[in-house]
Amino acid sequence: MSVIRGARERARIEVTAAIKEEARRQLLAEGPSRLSLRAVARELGMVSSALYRYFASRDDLLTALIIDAYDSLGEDAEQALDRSRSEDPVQRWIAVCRAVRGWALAHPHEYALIYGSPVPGYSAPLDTIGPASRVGLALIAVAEDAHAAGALVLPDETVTPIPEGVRADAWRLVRDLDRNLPAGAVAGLVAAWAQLFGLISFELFGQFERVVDARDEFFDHTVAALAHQVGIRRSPVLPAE
Amino acid sequence: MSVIRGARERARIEVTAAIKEEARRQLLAEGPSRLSLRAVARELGMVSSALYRYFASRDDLLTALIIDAYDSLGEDAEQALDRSRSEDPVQRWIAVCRAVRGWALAHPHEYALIYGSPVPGYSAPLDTIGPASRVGLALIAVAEDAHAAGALVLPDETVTPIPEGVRADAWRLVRDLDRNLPAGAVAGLVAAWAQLFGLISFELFGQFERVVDARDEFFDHTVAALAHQVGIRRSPVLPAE
DNA sequence: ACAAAAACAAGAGCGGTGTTCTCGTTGTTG
DNA sequence: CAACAACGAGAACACCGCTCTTGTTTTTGT
Repeated sequence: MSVIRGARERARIEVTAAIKEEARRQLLAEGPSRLSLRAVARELGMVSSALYRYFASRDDLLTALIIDAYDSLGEDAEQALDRSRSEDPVQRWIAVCRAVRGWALAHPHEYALIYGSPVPGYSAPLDTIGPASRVGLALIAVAEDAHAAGALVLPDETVTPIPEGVRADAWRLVRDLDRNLPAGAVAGLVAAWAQLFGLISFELFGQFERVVDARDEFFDHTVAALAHQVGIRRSPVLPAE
Repeated sequence: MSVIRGARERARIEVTAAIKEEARRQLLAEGPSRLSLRAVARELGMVSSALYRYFASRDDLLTALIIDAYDSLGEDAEQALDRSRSEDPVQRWIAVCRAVRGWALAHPHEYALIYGSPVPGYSAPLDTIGPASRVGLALIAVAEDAHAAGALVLPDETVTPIPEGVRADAWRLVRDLDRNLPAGAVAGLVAAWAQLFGLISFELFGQFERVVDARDEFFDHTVAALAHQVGIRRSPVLPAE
């Protein structure tokens, strides 16, 4: 399949990687808006025009970094999912959320790149939607496993009934993803997904300054509440109750 | 106090406003990263260096826009708060949240400016923290009024007890803001605040593409659930229960 | 094995940017 | 009315993304 044919192809892969690496370094030092193709090239001992053999434009380079970031974050989330296989559903949920937050705190600029305002034009290229969904899928997997274990309760619709359109979206989503999950739980799951990133973004972007000091505790507590809200329980629940 | 003394001062105010207005126009057309001082000056028939009599740098101009945006958003939220004075607490909560989302959908680029990744250096100038808190304060006001009306229930701590540090933050916050609000409700309130913006950001930044179609219904439903989670109820609740 | 083709790096150059400096001009104020 | 501060214009500096041309080097087809 991916047998490396010659020196040229090998070099191309290495140079491409080196460019992305240096770009990430500059991202860390300066932030997305300050990233400069010329500076990357300079640091690599190239001339700026040579870079265009590897990336068609600055936005293309940014897109590559975005995809890598999504994948890196997604991998961490999936690792947390795997490693917590033996724990109870609530703890798995917390583990995945913690992994996401941990990655965000460790790579703040890359986080800003993917969950901040869209820096390039405006359209997220199609290549990004796959990697972008990995965290969401990990969260869904937790709920799915909880459901299989009988530890997922459906939301009480007597207090806030699920609107028709939302139910339709949930249906479609369950069908498209082919997951064994009650549609009634999906709305809460999607909401929790967005809310998780709201929490992390506020922490990272400074909105919690002078508001929340005990960041770790606050996050864990809120995320546990989120799990409860989604319907995930520590242990099986009798369907009659 | 602010009596306009002469033609010069009058002109300064007008030019400053014109610059911000044109900058906002460009923001709407291009997005934060594409905003150019030179283009603003050009459009205003000035030369770029003249702009520096009004704003010390491009980042300073952006900061001014950020403050204006926070104020505009905050005002909409406060108006929703005022106009819903006669309704029940849950509906007030929803009204404020809807106002925030409505403003965001009407001013997507300004929203990205304030709740996307921090574009200037990294530090939000101190001038922004006041205007930035207006939405949060509006949400707190809803909870406070609900509490006064006996329509606020405290979270059930048997399922997820509030950590010590979080409780301390809540205490401090209630004291600093001088609000008549049980500290036990504050953690949920802050979380709901962040989660609200998570929802809106995901919708605006394209994360709900191919996931949520019924955006209005989804938002209303989720936000109602958020109110319930915070402890806000439609009508007074007996403290014994 | 060798010629044709493709990939590559370099350099110059275009039009754009933020920012600084200088220099007349024009309101403001003692 | 003179001294002063605010102002607008212009030139200049050091960047930027990007394109085009020109040689060189590697790959490929015969």
